[in-house]
Amino acid sequence: MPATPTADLDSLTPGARRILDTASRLFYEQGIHAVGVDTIAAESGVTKRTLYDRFGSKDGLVTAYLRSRDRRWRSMIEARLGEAGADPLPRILAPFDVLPLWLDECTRGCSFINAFGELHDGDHPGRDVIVEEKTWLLDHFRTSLTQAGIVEPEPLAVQLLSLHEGAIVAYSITSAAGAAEAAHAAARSLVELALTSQGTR
Amino acid sequence: MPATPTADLDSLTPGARRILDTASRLFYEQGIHAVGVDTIAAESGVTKRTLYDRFGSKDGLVTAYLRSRDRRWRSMIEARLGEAGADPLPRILAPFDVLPLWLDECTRGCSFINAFGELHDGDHPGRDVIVEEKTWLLDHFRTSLTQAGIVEPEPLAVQLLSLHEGAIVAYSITSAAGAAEAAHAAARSLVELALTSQGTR
DNA sequence: AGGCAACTTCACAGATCAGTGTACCAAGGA
DNA sequence: TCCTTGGTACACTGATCTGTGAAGTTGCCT
Repeated sequence: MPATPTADLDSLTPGARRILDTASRLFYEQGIHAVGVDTIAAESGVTKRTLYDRFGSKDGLVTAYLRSRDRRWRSMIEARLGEAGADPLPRILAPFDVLPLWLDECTRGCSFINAFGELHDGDHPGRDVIVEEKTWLLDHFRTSLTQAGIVEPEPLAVQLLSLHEGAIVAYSITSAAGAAEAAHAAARSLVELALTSQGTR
Repeated sequence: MPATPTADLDSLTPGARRILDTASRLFYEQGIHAVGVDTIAAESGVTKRTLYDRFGSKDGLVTAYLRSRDRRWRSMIEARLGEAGADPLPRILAPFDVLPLWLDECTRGCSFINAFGELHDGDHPGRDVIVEEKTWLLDHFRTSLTQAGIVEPEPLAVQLLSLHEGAIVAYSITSAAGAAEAAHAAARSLVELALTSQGTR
């Protein structure tokens, strides 16, 4: 039994691994409140007792679900960032490069946005994970824009964040074809516009 | 008793009105699955029997909630469209003019996006309302862009939709200041860019 | 006077919810 | 050999969930 009931994602027992995988799938497909712990345990081939021994509570499992999802997404971005090197523009646009891949498995919307709508409780630990994820992305835009020489990055960073999040929403609800590519192109235009208009001032 | 159990928003009895108002508030604040019909009835000062007599089921009430929200939002846009006249640019940007007002009451995100994440059931009538709302907005951008002389409006329409939806998400999760204004400015830039680059081609 | 619409009261059904207690078992390391 | 870890089996609690049935009340319209 782990010392803390909040599971460490790096050292999951085989049962815990299966529970988290099953829960991730069901939470994403059906919503967090719509899925019961009995269902998760049954579909994981595990008893409810094991679930509670590993994750402490349903809220603990929800938080682990969000943390693992966050980690996977960030590792995708960081891999792209590694390829991008020191060039500022590719660094700024890295999240938009990853977006088509991410959207492939996000046909039911962004797991974070969906969860945020369900977790009304202001002090639910899962909310922090979500806010942190979006804040991290906003920080990434702000930092990389500054590195590119944009002196007032704030409004542009917010615009890029909006484009990024909106593309996921637009794609999942209206099935708009090429939403990721369109968002990528718009992001590039806005950044280039900011660079040139700043240079010619 | 209305002939159809799916309520007509224009002819609600006093009790039904109170039920819908209470349900709208609770659904939005806490999430659809997190609120029970007992709570809604109690807080409306009405019995559960009345709720079921007026709306048929919880799903019926959810659908009425989404339809009334959709109607109010659309009327805001159409009012702005009336002020805009025949000028193409203000017509395109009308949704972004309304956005700051809409965001004032959307501190917990977009009710449609939130509901879409909770309504996993593919044939839930509420899903149609949500898809229709976003599709309507996409259509508005496409149509008004065409009227402005943009020959290939599709990618730009998707970009504007993404900006619009993303601004709501960014504002509600990261509390990004001026998200609506930033999205408005970005939308204007993208449209103007499309108009000039097309003109000089 | 009659009828209908809106609504109340209240008990009840059947399912599902998160979470717990107790006892047991198998494998691996000290 | 003993202890720990990871798990099983299963019954159970108490709350909450959506939804129904039957009978009664109030007030307006004709």
